[in-house]
Amino acid sequence: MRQAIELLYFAYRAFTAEPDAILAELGFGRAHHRVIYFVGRNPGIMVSELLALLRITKQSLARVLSQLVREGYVLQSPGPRDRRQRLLSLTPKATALERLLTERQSQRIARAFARAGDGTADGFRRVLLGLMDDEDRRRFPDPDAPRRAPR
Amino acid sequence: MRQAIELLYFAYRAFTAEPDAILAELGFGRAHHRVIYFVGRNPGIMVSELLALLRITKQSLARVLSQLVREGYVLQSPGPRDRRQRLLSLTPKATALERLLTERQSQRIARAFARAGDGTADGFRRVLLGLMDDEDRRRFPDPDAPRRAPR
DNA sequence: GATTTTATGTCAGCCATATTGACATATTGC
DNA sequence: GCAATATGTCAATATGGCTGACATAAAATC
Repeated sequence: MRQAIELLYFAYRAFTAEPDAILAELGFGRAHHRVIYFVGRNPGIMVSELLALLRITKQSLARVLSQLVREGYVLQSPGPRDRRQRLLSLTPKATALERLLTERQSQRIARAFARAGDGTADGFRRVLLGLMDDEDRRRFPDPDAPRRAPR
Repeated sequence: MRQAIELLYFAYRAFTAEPDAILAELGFGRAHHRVIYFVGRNPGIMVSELLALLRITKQSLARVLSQLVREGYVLQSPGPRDRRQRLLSLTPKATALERLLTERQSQRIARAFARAGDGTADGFRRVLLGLMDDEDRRRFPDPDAPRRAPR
């Protein structure tokens, strides 16, 4: 059990190190990464939804988000039905950055799967899913969901 | 692959949330947790070894460590052979705190294993091991190490 | 024995990211 | 018209990183 605790610590540190280094050269930090990532995954997301996803305050988000908007990474457009909303999306520049960062992290994960051996990816995914809060787990498809019976 | 990235993010956030809350009541943060944890796991560790393990600067460690010493959580004793060293160990108070924090995290991991199902723990461990830096991986026993042949 | 290297500590300042609390503005919905 | 909602902003504070510079004691080496 203690081993699992340490594994998580060292793995997560390695997992974030490379993006952090790339971001630092652009004057960004990990908080910017999260915004770019989640806006990229959820284009047109509302500010309030992003806040709920990240679980930070709007004041914390503001600094990061306004910098991203100012520097041409994130676009804000009024909601079509509710004009109070500022729906967020990435510019091409940000999309490219998001791809780069995700690609690096994906490569690390792919190497980890390869090193860990066949059939380990499922256990990895299922345990991480079990680890997170119930509320967050709902965002993921149930790995035990009954599928259309294959003929 | 993107799913794995998000799983790591949400799982790690949940994994650290409960200790953070307990520590906050004592006026400590996550950095204190790391020191207490690793000193507890490695009693008699040198300051320089702890720095290498945490990969932070001595100035960063100093604030946290001196607070822990001041408040009676960590003991410093001169090295028996090299008196320049300050070998670190936990007081009973800190040992109790470390146990509490580790217990809560262990419980969360145990629940995750139970929810994930039999046979998932091995994949979880092996992938995390593959994810971390080579240097850190050396701290862990090789899961493929040949064992004494069972008769 | 003198000098250099090592282990550790400390002061000062800076940066990133989080917090709480208060208040402002525009828009929507009753 | 008015309350609620979505968002923004100002100010202060805490945490935990960083760099650079300097200090001290002990060990190791010439």
